[in-house]
Amino acid sequence: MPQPPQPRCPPNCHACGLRDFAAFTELPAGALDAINRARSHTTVGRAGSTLIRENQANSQLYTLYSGWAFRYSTLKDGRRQILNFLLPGDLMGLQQEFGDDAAHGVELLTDCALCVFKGDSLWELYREHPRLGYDITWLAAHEEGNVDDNLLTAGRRNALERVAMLLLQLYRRLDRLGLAEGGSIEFPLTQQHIADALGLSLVHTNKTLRRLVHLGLHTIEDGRLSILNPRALARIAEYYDQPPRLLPLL
Amino acid sequence: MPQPPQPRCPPNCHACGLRDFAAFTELPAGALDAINRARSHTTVGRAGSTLIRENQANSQLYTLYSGWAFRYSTLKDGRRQILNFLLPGDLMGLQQEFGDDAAHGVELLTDCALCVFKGDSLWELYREHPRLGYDITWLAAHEEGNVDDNLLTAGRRNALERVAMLLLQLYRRLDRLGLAEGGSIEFPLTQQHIADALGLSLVHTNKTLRRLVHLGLHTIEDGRLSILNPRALARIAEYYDQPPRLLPLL
DNA sequence: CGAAACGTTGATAAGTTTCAACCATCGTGG
DNA sequence: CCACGATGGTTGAAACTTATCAACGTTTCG
Repeated sequence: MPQPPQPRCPPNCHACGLRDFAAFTELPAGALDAINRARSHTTVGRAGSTLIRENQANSQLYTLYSGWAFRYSTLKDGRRQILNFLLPGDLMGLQQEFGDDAAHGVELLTDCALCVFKGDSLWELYREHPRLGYDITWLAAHEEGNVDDNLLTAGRRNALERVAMLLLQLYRRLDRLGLAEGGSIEFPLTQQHIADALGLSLVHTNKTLRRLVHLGLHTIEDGRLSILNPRALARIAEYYDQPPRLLPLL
Repeated sequence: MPQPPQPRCPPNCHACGLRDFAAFTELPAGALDAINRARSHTTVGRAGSTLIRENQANSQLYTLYSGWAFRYSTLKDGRRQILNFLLPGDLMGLQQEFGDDAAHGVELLTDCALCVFKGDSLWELYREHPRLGYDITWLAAHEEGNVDDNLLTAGRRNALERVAMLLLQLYRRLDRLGLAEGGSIEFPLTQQHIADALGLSLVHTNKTLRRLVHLGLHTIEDGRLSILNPRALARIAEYYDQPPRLLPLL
């Protein structure tokens, strides 16, 4: 699957291409400078590579600038659960930063551009710009909300509802970032990823996807997902639109 | 099921009975005063009552002082997923504070004593004591870690593993708070709660519990859970002890 | 050309849910 | 005081959803 080249993160945050999107909040003067100082460097990662290994503590803190990634954890016999997907603007490595117990891994789904923060810059940022601390808590709470949704999905929705949920969820997140075009988005997931995100087997995921295609609700072709009937998908998943909110961006 | 009377939260944080536990971090001077000022009042809630309604925005921020509660969300037809359990020291209402989308509800499992914070005190706290902001982020990230675990459980563990996981998880959390006595803890959950937390049906939950009892791994009697074979439970759940960490307390 | 990755499909097996009872305990009101 | 309803737990049987197994097709790439 050929990846489109990912735009590289500019060396200075003032030139940040992400911040131009309408989806993100404005920052008070000075805060952007502080972020720029807290940043160690920018880098890129290859699709399929492991950015943060499971149970690895003291990793670095990242902002995903472009591309897709996901958080996951696995059991010893190989069963894997994808916890949530990470899209541009998402913070990665926060739990590792807090030295938390049994932390998840992070793997890149596509080639990605990343902002890397200095190892000890987080506390500095809180101290000098409490507003940024507030924003980071917001991001953490928001991500937890995503995981909450995924837990409801894995625990209480059936296979058809789960798949509908995932497709719609991803479409909406991309759309909010301005990355949807005419009802379709880039879609780098394999069916194995979908299965691992939903707690289903690969085979059953395949059959369920085909069922939705057969119902005319979506298609996945050439690495793009097209949502053909958002209303029907929303009804199946019981997942209705929320008013878009501005996201903090670090 | 008779509830033991819950100790009431003292009117001044300096007399906080929770903070005496070895499980919580020390606070820098001044921070405790700030918390005390940010606190609106203390209150109690009855077992079974709804503290935060689903999709309710702008609720208040609470610290659970004593008792058990849980976060949940439901589908329209009544299917309910318990997202995680809340124990003394846990913060409640943080996501609502950020006006987050489709927020969960919070229901009390036992009579509870609560600290209630003033509506707009959170930002104040961040501004005056960035360290507390840091701690709150820590708590949020830590809670997300719990939800991550629960998602792995619901998505990838079978029924026996799920139940073993839950029993052990709750035992360990209580133990860390100093609330375990001789291998047993207070246990106010019904089998319906367990089922809703694990994404299982009530009947299958019952049969799985009986299976574990029959294996001699645990008992639940008179509202107490006794862990009879922690090693075996850990092996089944593939859930091993993490070094205990000090928790921030707000 | 062959291997590897990903998707598709049918048949069978297993795990889980649903349905339908029944029991025990407990609090309450007649 | 006892009858009663409500709540929570237990159990067997049948139905259904999902997993597993096995095979095959397509595309890509070295």
